[in-house]
Amino acid sequence: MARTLELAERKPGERCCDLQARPSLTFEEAGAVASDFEVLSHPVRLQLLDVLARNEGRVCVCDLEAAVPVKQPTVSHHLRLLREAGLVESEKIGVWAHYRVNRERLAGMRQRLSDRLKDLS
Amino acid sequence: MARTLELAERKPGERCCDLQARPSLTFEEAGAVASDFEVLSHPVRLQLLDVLARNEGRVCVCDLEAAVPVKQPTVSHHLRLLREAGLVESEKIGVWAHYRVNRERLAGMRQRLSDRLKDLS
DNA sequence: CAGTGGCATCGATGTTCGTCAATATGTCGG
DNA sequence: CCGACATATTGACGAACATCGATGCCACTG
Repeated sequence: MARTLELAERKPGERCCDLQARPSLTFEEAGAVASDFEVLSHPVRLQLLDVLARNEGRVCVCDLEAAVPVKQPTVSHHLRLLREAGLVESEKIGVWAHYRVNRERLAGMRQRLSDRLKDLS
Repeated sequence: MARTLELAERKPGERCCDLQARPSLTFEEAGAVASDFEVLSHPVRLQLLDVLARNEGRVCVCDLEAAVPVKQPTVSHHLRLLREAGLVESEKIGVWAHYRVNRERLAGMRQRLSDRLKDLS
């Protein structure tokens, strides 16, 4: 470290290793943002959200299963992740489970992510 | 399938399994969007982008290393992913590598992701 | 109340990801 | 050209993730 400071002093135009650049995001804050992105970072989950978004209110799992290239347990798995992220909700009606997007939550996430990306660009 | 159609006929208000809900995104298109989200879904990468965004033009790797809680090879690894995604660029100056964000690319990605999320909500 | 069908959960498996020590590469000063 | 340093790359390893068959659970039907 003392050595690298010497180097910096020798080249005053450069500012290597004397910048003390600190992120404005803590690792924990960054982790929270990252997990927002994470839930959206799988093709099947995006397709599920897509189908739910264009079919207001009531889509059962068998319809969702037909819309994506994975089997039913995998669909259930991804729906659980979306549910835990608050992006979708489900209601049991008789034999069926009807899923719908939570547009409010989704809009909130969009706002948050857009703000974050704006900070970066 | 024939069976489930019978069920649907018995309960005409319900529309289970006769919806033929097709996603507007193919799996491949969804994969492309997903990989945009993916590169942003790690706390270290977000912290690196953060530091780069607030230090116009010239941040060397040792500064970046100081800003995140992982070792140098891991920093290099994440920088490579960011580079491959087009979000940052690097220039070798003497011993040092100076990194900077590509604000144009970043803005493009922001636009794309925001549009996608708008479609969903 | 036995059978069926829709959905969730479990358990096993293969794959991808994150991390770091070790090492390679290239640059500079002496 | 030798030693020190900044960064990249490699290789190994554990952790996390995606997938699916098997199974469980519940609602409904006959």
